[in-house]
Amino acid sequence: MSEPLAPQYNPQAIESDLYRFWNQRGVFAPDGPSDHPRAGPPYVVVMPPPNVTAVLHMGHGLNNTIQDVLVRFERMRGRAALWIPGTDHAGIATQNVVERLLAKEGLTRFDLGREAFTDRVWSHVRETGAVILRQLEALGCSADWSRAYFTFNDDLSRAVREAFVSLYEKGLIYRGHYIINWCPRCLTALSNEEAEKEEEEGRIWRLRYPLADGSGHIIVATTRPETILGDTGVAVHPDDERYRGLIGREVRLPLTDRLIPIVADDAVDPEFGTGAVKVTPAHDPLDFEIGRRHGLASIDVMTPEARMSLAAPERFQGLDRYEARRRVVDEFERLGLLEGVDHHRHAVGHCYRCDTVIEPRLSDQWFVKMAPLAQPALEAYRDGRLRFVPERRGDEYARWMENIRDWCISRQLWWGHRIPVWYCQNEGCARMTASRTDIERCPDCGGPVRQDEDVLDTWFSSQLVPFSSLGWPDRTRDLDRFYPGHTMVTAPEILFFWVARMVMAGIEFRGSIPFSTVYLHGTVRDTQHRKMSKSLGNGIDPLDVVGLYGADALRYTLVAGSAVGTDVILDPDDIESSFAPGRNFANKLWNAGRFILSNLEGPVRPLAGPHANVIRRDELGLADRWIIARCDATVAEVTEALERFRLNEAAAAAYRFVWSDLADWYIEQIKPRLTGEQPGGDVARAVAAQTFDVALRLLHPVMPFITEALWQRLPGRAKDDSISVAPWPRPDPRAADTAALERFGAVQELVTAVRALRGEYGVQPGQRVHIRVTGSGPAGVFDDERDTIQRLAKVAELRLDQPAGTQLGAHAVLEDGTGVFMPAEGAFDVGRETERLQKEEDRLYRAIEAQKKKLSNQQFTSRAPAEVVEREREKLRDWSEQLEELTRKRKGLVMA
RNA sequence: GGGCGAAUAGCUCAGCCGGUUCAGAGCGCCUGCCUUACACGCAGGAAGUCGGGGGUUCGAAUCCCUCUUCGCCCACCA
Repeated sequence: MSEPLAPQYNPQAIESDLYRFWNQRGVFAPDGPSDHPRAGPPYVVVMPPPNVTAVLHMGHGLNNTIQDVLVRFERMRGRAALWIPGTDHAGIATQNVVERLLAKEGLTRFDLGREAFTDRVWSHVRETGAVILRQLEALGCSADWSRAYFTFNDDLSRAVREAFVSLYEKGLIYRGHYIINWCPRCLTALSNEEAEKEEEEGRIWRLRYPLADGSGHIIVATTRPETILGDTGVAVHPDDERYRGLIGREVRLPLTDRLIPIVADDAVDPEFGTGAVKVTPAHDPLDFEIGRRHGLASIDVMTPEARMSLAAPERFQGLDRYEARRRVVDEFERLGLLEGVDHHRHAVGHCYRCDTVIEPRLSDQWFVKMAPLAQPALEAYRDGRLRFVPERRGDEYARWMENIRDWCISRQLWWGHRIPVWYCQNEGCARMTASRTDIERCPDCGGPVRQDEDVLDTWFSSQLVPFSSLGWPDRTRDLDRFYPGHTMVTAPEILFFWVARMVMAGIEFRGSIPFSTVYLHGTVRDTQHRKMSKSLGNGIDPLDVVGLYGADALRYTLVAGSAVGTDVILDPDDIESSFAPGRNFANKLWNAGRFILSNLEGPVRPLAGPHANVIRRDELGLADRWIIARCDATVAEVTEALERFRLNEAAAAAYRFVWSDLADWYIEQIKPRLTGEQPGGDVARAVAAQTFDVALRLLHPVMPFITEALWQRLPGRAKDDSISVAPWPRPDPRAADTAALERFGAVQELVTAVRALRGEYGVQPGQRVHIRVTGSGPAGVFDDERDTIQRLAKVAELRLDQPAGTQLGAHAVLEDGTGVFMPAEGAFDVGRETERLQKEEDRLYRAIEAQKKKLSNQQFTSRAPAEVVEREREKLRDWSEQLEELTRKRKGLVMA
């Protein structure tokens, strides 16, 4: 031990130095430090790349803590643990952030132009990216920084091109003219997953469309009246008797002068609405299909911003879609064509980045044909190669795969991987070429080419990360060695965005699934169970917590609070009590360490091994055998919990061992041995050192800094030793010692019973009492351990196997029926205690009487609010119980 | 509309392939202690008809049904 340790754990003083030490020592590399190589099989975790939009929030704190726990655990178990960190360029999200920054300067991206804009984004992401990496370090993440990836780096961009062109060549990527989800604010297409459906209270209008020949009308129902301006037909079910005679006839579309046909189509549900559907092929996916089947024209009546376009009648042009909706309904009403309007709950799509209502829009986009990719990904789940924790999440995965739809991958953005397709400008040729490298000339006619303006969905690049981060498409050593990986730890929100697509991409490009287990952790929420978010202002910055209580306190709290499949609830208004468990425990560990270390100066005899002065088994006392057995049970518990991804259980088991067993009992038991008051000091030192060492290793994955700091100070450590690469403790079957557990357990029970008696009868804290016990414990343990019992319970004289006597005193009964008697004499004054209790009883009795009177008063019970009356009744009940308790206690003062 | 999950101490949650950690932990609360590792501590304590109702069983917080309330996922019924 170098310098004395402060009584209060100060994480700031050690964390950054230790992190630097680990990094320089090379413990994060899969093979470990060169002088401490690991030879075990690989264990690979790919970090879900945080978006470079902004700094990390508590959700990232949770996500990365869990990964780090698992990686550190497997690393200590000797595996070539590799945690690959990275960041995501986050196309649409990042572009939005930078556009908002520009807006503050009164600029739009169009003012800058594409190149200047992307330069601007680059400088932004370089800043946030650097901050993110520092944050991950502050959390203690043991990632291999030499392999850090960024989804928009040159290497990963090359992987994106390879993936795109490869799929294109297989016919799995195609360009098509379809209805897609369009965000009128972000001005881009979105995938189905990016259009978040939300149930909303809306309205459905029933509108009359007059028949062209004036012989009547047909009533259609719509939730989006503004799209009427783009109607090119009306559809009914072919078997619908009501409309049979109308099929093939025409209606005159109100507000326009168009004649549009009534067609019959199976897709129409006769039960819904009026059974007649207005068909707007340019603005609804179902209508698009119907229109195509019947050769109806598509009229796009909206601009990209969701204003009415030049294709709409002049008086509507330029109107916002909702304004247009009102105007259309107004006009129908004026014309007497509004049949009615009803409330209607329905799901409306919202942009997942800006929450704007999605507009289905007809446009040319790029798509991935998903069914062939989904099939083997579904297979992998069904045959058990891919499993989920918690298990039920697998059903969601399977359902999604079963109902997979083609993936729209083109985005009308500037920030992202440009689609690697070139169009020949030569009219006679017009060839479209997908290429892994930039091309200047059309490969067919040699004419000039123009690259597609669009970029790819950001998830197209992130789905490749499990192998692109290892060098793919090159066949690298890393790729051979570290693909496939093992555990994917992520939030359930991105199960479909990312996890499912990684599985498909892994199978498609590497022939195997990228990981075997998907661990989906919960969401960090506030006490009202709202997701922590910047916009709600209910977030807690993980770095604030690290600054206040240290990374270990943060990590412990997050791990302890996240049972499998549950959310983590934290109170942003009370950070201190939210993180108190972690902070308090770190401090406890620190002080237990301080105490043990201060007693380990000088040589410590080894507990095991081929040493001459090894401690013999028969030198161990009961407490020693007990703590060794408890330690061993804890090793088994923590190991099994981590293997089963029950991180909270692992943390709780280690916590119990350190606090309840080691600190509260063992350390208290050995104090006089350490001072030499009692024999067995060297054994106590050895056992304390050994069990504390094990406890530190068990806790290291969760609390890496403090455990390292303490572990390095244990005797026999070389300067460069690190707990990060110390072997994980193994349960030792020889340590099982049920006799010791039972016997020491009895000692604990007796000590606790005496302490309770002391407390209950007001014995002065320093006063030593006499105790008589009717038995002597399992195999006479009370006699064997009388020193321990007397000291921990402050007993002056312990008499065993004592029959009932004739003294005044207090008694208690142990679980097995053993009686414990504390004579009043010299401990407490029966008279005074009786008096005190009697007084208290009287006081309570009077209060109860008064309360009864109050409650029997009609004036009160009838006039006061019900909850007030209930509260008063509650009080009465409480007091009555207290009174009983006092009486019991007073009567406990007996002649034993 | 379909699927899934949750309701346990004031708060946040464990326990839930039925009966020896079965009613638990942490925070909060009450009482007493600065006992030479720790007041971010020590010792003791109060506190829950395990959401309501029904059923299966010798026995249910734990299994089944139902109701209520929350939450999540999915959905082209205009």
